[in-house]
Amino acid sequence: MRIGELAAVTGATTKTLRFYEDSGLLHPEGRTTSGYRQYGADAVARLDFIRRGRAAGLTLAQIREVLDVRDQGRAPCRHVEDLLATRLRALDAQLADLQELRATVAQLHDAARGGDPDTCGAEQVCRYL
Amino acid sequence: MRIGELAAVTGATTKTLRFYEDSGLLHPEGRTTSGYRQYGADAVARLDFIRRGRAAGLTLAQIREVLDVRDQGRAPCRHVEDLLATRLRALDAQLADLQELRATVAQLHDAARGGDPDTCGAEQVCRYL
DNA sequence: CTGGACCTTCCAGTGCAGGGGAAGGTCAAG
DNA sequence: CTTGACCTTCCCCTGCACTGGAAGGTCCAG
Repeated sequence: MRIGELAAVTGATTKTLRFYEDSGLLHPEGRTTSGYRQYGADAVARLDFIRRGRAAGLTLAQIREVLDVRDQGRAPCRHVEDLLATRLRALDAQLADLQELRATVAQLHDAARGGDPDTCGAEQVCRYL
Repeated sequence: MRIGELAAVTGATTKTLRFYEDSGLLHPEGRTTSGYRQYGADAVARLDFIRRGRAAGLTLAQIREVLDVRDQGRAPCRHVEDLLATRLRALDAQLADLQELRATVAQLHDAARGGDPDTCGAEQVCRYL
């Protein structure tokens, strides 16, 4: 399979596939005599895995770690479990931050809704923020 | 006031202040004969406003819009109110996305926790993701 | 007059995940 | 033989908010 076909099958662009290669996530099986990249069927599964990882909010670096474990012949289950646990903690922290921010912004918005532009001095740009 | 003093008073760096100037958020009152930037006391209030806006998650571009309205001599209250409403909607959307993602990741993690590495074939890299 | 703290401009890089486009090689159909 | 689709490498650009550093000018105390 050449890069264009792999891109069509997986829904990625050829740009992305070359970028993944540069990032150490995807390795062509080889090259044709003319230098074209050649991929096997396993590349499709690999890209599917990358897509699932991205959908779970993992970074390419994290996904790469898992792929490296697999490429060393070991099952990455434990590694994936740890990764998901870490991701879960990060998500909870992010949610807490965002909820706090939402409360702050909601409060500001409530105050601004009942506000009167005429009472607004320029000395602090806007007193509703 | 020179840039270093303004930085010390507001807690910003001189780098940031010059960056804000390039971004159209902060304008020195003038320059000394030797080219040093000169700021008035209003610059402190302006930077406080920028800090509050940043704390509410507004982008510098959004903050700049408000400052531009103020610089045209109009009270930016209405604009700020709209901005906060927009920001609130964005936060709600972001929270919903993040909560959905958290549920997905939690599900994956639960499945991975009870998993057995030996039953994990290499054909999809890892079946727990 | 010298040293050090301060200031200036300009250029470049950070992290993340790619995208744009140029210049050129390859391959199959017509 | 030519056209057009495909491929190659190369380097730069995106958005966001800065940060780092080099090379040089200014100002004040000792």
